[in-house]
Amino acid sequence: MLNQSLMEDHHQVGLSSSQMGFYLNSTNLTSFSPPLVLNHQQQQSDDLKPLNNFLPSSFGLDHVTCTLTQALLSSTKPRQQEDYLSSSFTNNLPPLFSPQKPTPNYNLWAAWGEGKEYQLAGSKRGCNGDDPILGVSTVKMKKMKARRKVREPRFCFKTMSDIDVLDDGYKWRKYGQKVVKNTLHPRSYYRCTQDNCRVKKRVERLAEDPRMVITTYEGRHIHSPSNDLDESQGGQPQLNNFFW
DNA sequence: CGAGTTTGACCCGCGC
DNA sequence: GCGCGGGTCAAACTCG
Repeated sequence: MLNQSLMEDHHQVGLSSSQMGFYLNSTNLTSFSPPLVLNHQQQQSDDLKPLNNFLPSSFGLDHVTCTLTQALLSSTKPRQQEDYLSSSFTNNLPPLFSPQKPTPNYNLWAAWGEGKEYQLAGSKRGCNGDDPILGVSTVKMKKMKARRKVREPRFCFKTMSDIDVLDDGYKWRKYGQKVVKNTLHPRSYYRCTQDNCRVKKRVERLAEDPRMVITTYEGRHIHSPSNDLDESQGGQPQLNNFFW
């Protein structure tokens, strides 16, 4: 079920594959330079070519129409907005949601963040012993800094749903919640519970339209989904090759 | 009792 | 250099 008003605001997209998310990979995610603003009038122009860098030919780019998702971008800082290219599409079945459970209305949006590597600035404090001011151990400090070294590629969905946490087949553990400025709804932070899997996701509701849930995935799973979706689905073993 | 959630404190990046 | 805001940690808490 699509929200008609939203579909009028944005340009509908027809895709040839229902497995959009699974086709993307981190290498391709870094192959374009945002910002890139597209609309239906530009779909035949050169502006659309960068999409070919990371969308498989099976998508049938002739039918792809892109638009900048203003609502999504307005929820991030200006600098972060440049990291996003968003693509709107509708389809029979969103790729990351289980058909076994009540799924949200299929009004789905996707955005790809550019993968960037951030080098750490030099330490502001001494390297020996505990922090003299805060009493935080050096080990802890190093640990906290190390986690910020690399920003994984991000993959962002916007869905219309009453449910905050959508079932994507993986098991998540909540590790934080934060009230974001100028929004009524808090942002929740989740981490994949699988050992050695560093994938994270952020879930928040759109300030302009609380019916919309923005789910941002960061990183790539190094394992297959943890629930029994694969077994029950049958016929889709190839999905295990795409650990989004 | 173990797994998951909540929540306040803390750190870092960034803009001014 | 300073302050703000986002992201993460970890102790306390809850739940099955």
